[in-house]
Amino acid sequence: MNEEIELRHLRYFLAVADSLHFTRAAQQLKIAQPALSQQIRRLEELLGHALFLRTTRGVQLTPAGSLLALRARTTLARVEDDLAQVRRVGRGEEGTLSVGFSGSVMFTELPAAIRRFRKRYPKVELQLREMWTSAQVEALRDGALDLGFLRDGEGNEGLATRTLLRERFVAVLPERHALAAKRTLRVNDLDGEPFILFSRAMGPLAYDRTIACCEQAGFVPEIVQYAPQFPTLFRLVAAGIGVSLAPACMARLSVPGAVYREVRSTARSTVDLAMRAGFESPLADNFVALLRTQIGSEERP
Amino acid sequence: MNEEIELRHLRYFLAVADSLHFTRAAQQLKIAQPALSQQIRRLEELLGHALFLRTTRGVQLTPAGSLLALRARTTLARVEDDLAQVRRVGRGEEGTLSVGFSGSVMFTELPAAIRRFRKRYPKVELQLREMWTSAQVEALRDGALDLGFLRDGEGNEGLATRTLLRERFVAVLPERHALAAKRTLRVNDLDGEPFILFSRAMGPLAYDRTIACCEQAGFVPEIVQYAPQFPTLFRLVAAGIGVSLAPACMARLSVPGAVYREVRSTARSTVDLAMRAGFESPLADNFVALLRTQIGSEERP
DNA sequence: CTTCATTCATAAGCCCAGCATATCAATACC
DNA sequence: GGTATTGATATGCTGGGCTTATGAATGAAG
Repeated sequence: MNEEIELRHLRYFLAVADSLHFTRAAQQLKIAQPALSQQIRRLEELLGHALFLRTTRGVQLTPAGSLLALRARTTLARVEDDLAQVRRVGRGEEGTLSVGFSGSVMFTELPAAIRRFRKRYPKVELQLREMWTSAQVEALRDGALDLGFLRDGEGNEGLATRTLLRERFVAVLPERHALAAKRTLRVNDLDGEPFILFSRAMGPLAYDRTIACCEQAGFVPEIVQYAPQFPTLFRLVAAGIGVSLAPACMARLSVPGAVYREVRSTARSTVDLAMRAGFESPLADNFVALLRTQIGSEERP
Repeated sequence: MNEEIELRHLRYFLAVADSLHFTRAAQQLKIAQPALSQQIRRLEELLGHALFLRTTRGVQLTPAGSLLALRARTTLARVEDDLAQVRRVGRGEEGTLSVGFSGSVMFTELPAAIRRFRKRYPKVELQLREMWTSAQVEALRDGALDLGFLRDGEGNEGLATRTLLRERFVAVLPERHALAAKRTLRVNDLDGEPFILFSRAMGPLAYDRTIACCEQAGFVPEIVQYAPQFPTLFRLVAAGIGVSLAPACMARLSVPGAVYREVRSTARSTVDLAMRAGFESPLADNFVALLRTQIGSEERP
């Protein structure tokens, strides 16, 4: 004999407590009256106390029954609320989404996409964390991040990536530099110039692609300085320490003393959306689905 | 197919969520593993979302599952607490007890009994309400009172009464009254004196017994004034408006200008405990049981 | 008072939800 | 590649919960 209380007992009890009438309560519950009496009796045995005072003409609640009616009502309501919330989380309409991004991605359409996501899913808490690409890869792998917007993040083992944007490179020059006079450069114009780049450890593929851009043009850049972020890097360029190559979107960041010039090259930098492979989060799925309609068509070949 | 969630589902779910292991959870629940898998699957179908991510090597919670684990834990704990509280109310250890009393009863041992009851059942809220006997009878009948301490409340239809105290009468006299010189009176000493009494509507039996006390002594008292309560009545006596008879306990109330004198009479006034007949309240039962040990032996013949 | 209606309890049997047993499939580990 | 582990699937059984039928008690009506 199962001694545990079940929600069924509470539902049945409340039906009787509401109507104070076994027969009507049974009809409402769509069961036969004896079945209802049986379950109420079981509940009373389980509690060790009577919940109703039966007269052959109707029933009424005992003090214990009155209290249980109060409590049972809130319990059932709470359970329903809980299930509804679990379903919302299941649908990805509620919860917490950890999103990492490389700093440069904030100069693309991502901020607008985030705004739309927040509007569509107001109950989702977005935790935005700026991280280097390689740090995001690690965080995605151990589950600290749900989603990452990586600068050149393709081809990482264990991550499912999708390329969102494909950008040209621009040359970053001191405004007094001789090459700044030209509107458009060839990459090999930069041959022999001192280069400032971010560290390879922050994003190997981004680094390699920048180098490859130069190598395509027939030279290997001489790197004289490393910088942790593009804004810092651009300030160093403005100070005349060297030149650089950066994804085109970064041209939106105006730094006094630094200018951007288009370069003719087939080399491209990408922004890639990454999530843990085989690890489905409805929240992340919803974010990705929204991005697909917003940014998907904005790839620049 | 029953589509309703039951506490069993939550219990099973939590077992798996705790151990993240179906087989071990099943052992802990003392059921077979397939039965557990079946119930979890049912719960997931009911929610429309997965709660666990199954790998052939262990399981882990989805975001929805994590949330449900939180909620289910509090739900089960709450239900247990609720049942415990209902049991306490069932045992009469908790709840609200409405106790009515005639004013004169507060001059007996009742206050001491109330103090003991409060100490023994600290979670019981005692609502004490001073009411005339007849008002108590009405309130008891319609359930507004759980228990009543009635002055001469025997023999009321629909109420179960038990006599707690049986008291002599005392004469109440102005201190300058000639009879005040005697230590003890005969009732018929009061023959011809103007009487002050409470209204018969407040307590018919108390009234009748007072009158009967006089009639036993061979006269019918001439009532010149009615008073709603004993303290008021005694003040009127002190003012020289008349004399009165009162239950002996009221002698504890000292009113300047009024004195009490024993009377030789077999007439008695009673304090009766009353509750609705056939209406068992564990709270009231506990109160009565406590009184039985405290006051039961204090009857004055 | 008798009769009828109402209402909850009891009795008896049925049926399916939940369970157990047996087995399979997939993966980690040596 | 073999073995162990773990959850899923298949199949049949069993008891708890249900239904139907009936009883008992009480109030209402005439």
